[in-house]
Amino acid sequence: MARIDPSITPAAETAAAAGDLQAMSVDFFVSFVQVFGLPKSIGQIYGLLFVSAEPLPMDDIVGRLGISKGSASQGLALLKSLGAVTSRSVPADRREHFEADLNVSRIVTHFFENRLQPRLEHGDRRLEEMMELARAAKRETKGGGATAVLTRIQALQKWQKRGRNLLPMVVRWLKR
Amino acid sequence: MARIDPSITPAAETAAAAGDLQAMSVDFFVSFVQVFGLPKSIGQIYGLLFVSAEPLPMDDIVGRLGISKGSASQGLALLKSLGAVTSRSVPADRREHFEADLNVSRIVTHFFENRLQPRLEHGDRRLEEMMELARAAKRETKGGGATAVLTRIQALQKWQKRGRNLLPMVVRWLKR
DNA sequence: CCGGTCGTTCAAATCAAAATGAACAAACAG
DNA sequence: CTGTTTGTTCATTTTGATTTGAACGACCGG
Repeated sequence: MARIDPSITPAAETAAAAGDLQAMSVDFFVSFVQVFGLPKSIGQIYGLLFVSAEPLPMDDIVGRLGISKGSASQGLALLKSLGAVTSRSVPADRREHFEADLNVSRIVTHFFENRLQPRLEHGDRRLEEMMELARAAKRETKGGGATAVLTRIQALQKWQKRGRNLLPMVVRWLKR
Repeated sequence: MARIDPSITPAAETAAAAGDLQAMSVDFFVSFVQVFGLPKSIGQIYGLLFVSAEPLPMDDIVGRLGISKGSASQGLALLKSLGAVTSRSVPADRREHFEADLNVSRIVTHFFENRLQPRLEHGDRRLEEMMELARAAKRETKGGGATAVLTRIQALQKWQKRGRNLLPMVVRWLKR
């Protein structure tokens, strides 16, 4: 059952076909996670686990991908927190073994809820404040461009609202 | 009509209120564009133009934001290409003057069509290739995990398709 | 034409994010 | 207990992206 020798750094493997598949998967997921601004290592690890027939321990991951123990540890921690990877225990082996969970929506939802939502909310508050200042400016100055700015901010608020409505729809659609 | 002295670097301005509004706008748009992975300067420039009563020439932008001529030039070029900023000519002035266009959908659509779509398409091709290799692997090896991997790739393809269906829907929804 | 302003380009400097790896803690085996 | 293996943390290094600024070309007014 011994896996490929992890000391051989990159991907010098048994069957060329298997190696290619792994490389492609890694590649695919690296570019996938990068869309969401996640570090490359996340994609590498997930890509490797995705095509692996059985769960892998951390040193296999380190060995096969040629990344550091630190990266692997941190990457796996994030992936677990996303629910994208689960650890499974293997009979006569003390080490934690990892397995890819195929739930794309978890990753995407995490992105929405952690990157987008907070920004949208923070944006809301700032828009309110801007509105306030703009109104004050309008009162104080005579004609000026103050009114024009006010109108713009209002338009922005409408967009903001649109965005906030759209997001949950998208999330819901992805979940089923 | 003379604007604020551009030599005074950051934002030491006439009315504190006006200054705050500008700062808030810059801030707002900086964090907005960063969601889409665009450089900060883009957000700064757009934020400034957004609250400016009249179109501004490049040196005003450089002066008020305290950024370099190079950044301003490049940033404005991108913003123009996005259709987020338009240049307008001002009577007795040779310089190009810039004005913010309030079309959020342009920016977002650009992001979708330029960052997401290409990746999705590239992803499609890679998934096809992976599928091919996995099928080959299945034929060659006896039982193995080859079948399991094949199933996973198929599931991924389904997700990929979902994504490709969702995007145009979102874009359409944003456009009106 | 000619001097000067305006704007772009690009190599080099700067900055922020990610990866590394050594030191450390926890879990276990004997 | 004690020595070993496994996994985490975090200061340092690396890497990639953005910003800078100087050099350049285009354009205009006189």
